[in-house]
Amino acid sequence: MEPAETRVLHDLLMDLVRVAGLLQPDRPEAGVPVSLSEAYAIHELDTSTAPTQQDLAERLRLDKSTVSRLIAGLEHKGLVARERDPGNRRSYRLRLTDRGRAVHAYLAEVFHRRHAHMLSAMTAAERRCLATGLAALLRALGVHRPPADHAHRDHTRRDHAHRDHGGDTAPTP
Amino acid sequence: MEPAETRVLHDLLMDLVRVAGLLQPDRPEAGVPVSLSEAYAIHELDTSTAPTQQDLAERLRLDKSTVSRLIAGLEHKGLVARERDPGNRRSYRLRLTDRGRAVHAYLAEVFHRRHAHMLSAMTAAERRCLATGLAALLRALGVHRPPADHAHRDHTRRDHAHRDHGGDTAPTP
DNA sequence: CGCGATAGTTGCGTTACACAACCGTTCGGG
DNA sequence: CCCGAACGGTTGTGTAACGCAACTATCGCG
Repeated sequence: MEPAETRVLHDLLMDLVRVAGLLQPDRPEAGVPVSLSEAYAIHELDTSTAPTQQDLAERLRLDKSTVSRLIAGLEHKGLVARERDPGNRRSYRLRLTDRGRAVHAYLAEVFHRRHAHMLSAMTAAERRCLATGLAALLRALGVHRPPADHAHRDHTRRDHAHRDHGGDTAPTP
Repeated sequence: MEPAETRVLHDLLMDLVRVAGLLQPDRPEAGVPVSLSEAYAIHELDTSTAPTQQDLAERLRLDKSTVSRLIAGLEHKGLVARERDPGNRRSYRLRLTDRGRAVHAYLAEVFHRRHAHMLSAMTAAERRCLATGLAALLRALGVHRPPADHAHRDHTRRDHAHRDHGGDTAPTP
């Protein structure tokens, strides 16, 4: 891999990270009482079957304490139901309530509309390219989620938190 | 544009935003006394000529107060020099000090290394695709010079978020 | 049974912001 | 020429979203 190429990707990714916020609805959605990170939790809950908080923490790459508070909030708002796992009374099985699912559907629509508007400014070929490239990128990042198809899921393969940490020898600049 | 396609992109972008953090070094770089947002400011400063804080705020999409504190910190650390614009004593002209540039170079290397590691898990075709797709995406997001006035400044065509590649539409995935 | 690993909770600190109120500068009329 | 609006920056204050560490309850193994 020539350095020039990674250079280009590097700069693109820098930009991308910086503007990632533009892909999201700016503020907590008007009228919908969830914050952005809550929205991600909801999305995750609606695409997996009764995960524990620990599971969720891994998927969202958050600390368990953060997830604890997050879920507590969502439960308080009546969007998530927590029930103790009968086979393991330490953990909860999490699932969305009907209201939670409704909120997710609404949020998905909002996101979708925003993305659609943006994607319409790209050519079909560019979109195909982006899809391919992003899929590869996510795969390279070790982000594997079951395909976008929302019918049935296997809950097989999902562990491995993967905290990288490269060896940084700090030269004093 | 068929709905199935936007659907796929939508999910990919959702994932992407969620994992955008993985593209960044987790923590303040060991040994380098700058936080992540400071790093972005430095990057911006090194790719533009003596912007004001207001300029910087627009490019980073931050509030001027945030930038004020950010720059104050960087000045305190000796990475940025602020000098009053002689033609307009309200504003500052910002530039990196030598140390600031050194830090930027070091950070660029760290980012680059991290990205390179990840990119090596992709095929060449995928990388080309990603580059094309991301460039198109950024363009579609309107990541260019902010709608601000280019009226009275030189603005010597710095590239940054604009490396367009002309009309290169889609290498095949 | 006791010990170590797990799941979750809570206290506490930090980062990264935004918003609003403020001060000095500049500029365009009357 | 002066005055007020607009601009650039600063500071006070508040908040969301985290992580880490310490703690409790539970589980499972030898």
